[in-house]
Amino acid sequence: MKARELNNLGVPKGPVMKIALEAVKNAAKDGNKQAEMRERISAVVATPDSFTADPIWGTLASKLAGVFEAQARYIGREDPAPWKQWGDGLEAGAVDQMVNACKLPVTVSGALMPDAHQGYGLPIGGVLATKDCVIPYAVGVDIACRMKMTVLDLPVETLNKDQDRLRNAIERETLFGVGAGFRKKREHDVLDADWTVSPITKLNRDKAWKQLGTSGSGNHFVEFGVLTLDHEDLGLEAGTYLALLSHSGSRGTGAAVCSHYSSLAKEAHPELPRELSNLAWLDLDSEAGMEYWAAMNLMGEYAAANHACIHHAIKKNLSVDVLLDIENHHNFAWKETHGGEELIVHRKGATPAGDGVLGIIPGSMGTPGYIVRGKGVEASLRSASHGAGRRMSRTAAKAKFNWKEVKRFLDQRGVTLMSAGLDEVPMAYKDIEEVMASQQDLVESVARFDPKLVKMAKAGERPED
DNA sequence: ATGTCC
Repeated sequence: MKARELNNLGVPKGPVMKIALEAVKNAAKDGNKQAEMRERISAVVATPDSFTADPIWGTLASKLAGVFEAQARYIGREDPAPWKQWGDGLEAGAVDQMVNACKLPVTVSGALMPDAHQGYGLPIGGVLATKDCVIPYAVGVDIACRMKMTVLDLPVETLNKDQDRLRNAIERETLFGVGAGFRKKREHDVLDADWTVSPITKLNRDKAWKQLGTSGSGNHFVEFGVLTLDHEDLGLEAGTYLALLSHSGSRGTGAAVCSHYSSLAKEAHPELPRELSNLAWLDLDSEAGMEYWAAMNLMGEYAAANHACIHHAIKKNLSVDVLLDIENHHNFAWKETHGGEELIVHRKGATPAGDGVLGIIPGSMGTPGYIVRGKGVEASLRSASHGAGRRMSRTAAKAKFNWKEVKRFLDQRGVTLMSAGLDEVPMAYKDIEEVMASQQDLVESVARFDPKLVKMAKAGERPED
């Protein structure tokens, strides 16, 4: 019997499901037939209290009784927390998730960015301010997923005249794919940090080391392109520059941190109705909350180190100097003061846009991205989008597009694609210009970046070893 | 976005 079937019989998803599956296994061992089990589970769900002494169903019954009692005691808040959205025609699922997030008793306010789409718990592009607690799924699976751009002291013409040199640097200095790790590990000071702050980071330190400097999969990329400044800024004269841009996060270790603490958060909040369960939080003064906060911050340093390793290795490979470095997280939570109150601000796929704060908003492999300067708008909790946002699901994109038309699109724009999946093609993304236009009150554009040589994970790419 | 377990 599977979780889905148990759920249909009334067993709630979450920590109880594991216990239910265990009970089913024991019942089967004891010779119970499927039909008997189904009947018995329905009975346990209906009146758990009368089964707490049962040798097979007792543990499940007690746990269910506790969960149902907690759910019965739960009273939703009367007025949802205020929130505002940027951009029109946002995905209904994303808006629903934002509405739900503002029903949490711990939410103070929220904002939805113009690249929003549906995620686990909080939508991607969701910003949520809470009081004294952190929501693992409002930070996201890829904790501290971030952008880094390095402007290189290398002629823009290198992109055409010596493309193989650039291609070789990307090929040699980072790895793509789920589970990808270096045989010959990279070195970085982040390895000297305290990895014992959480059992998860302690357990995964070696994997994190192997994956240091790798890029992963999904929408992650490493690319060279042309940075164009219309005006003197960032310490650079107006003109065009060769720049390296990377997008990736905390790899397997960050995902493990998210998964572990999200489970603990769900256990701590069995009262939450189903549509809010992925938004379960940890109090910052609880042991789990303190551990998560420390682990999240370590993942912040680790993700920054990943980008640092990639950029350092590529720069060294090319033997060039760096003119400028810009970077920012977009999946993270910060302690910030808003309206005179210290809040925990979660930005899940949203760029920090405090007054004068620099950030990077990429478009797609074939469309421009922008270096932006935040305007510190409070209504957005000083945030902006983290990209163009998907126009359609990955499945839909794979069914709709083919490489021939993508190649034509990229050729027209002078983009060379080293590798990627069809689900990441530019046509699967919203128009970045429209997205930027809908958030011009949040950020000003400082410079434009046009990708020219792009590497992403191949479809279904697996690690070599 | 990640990588594993009934």
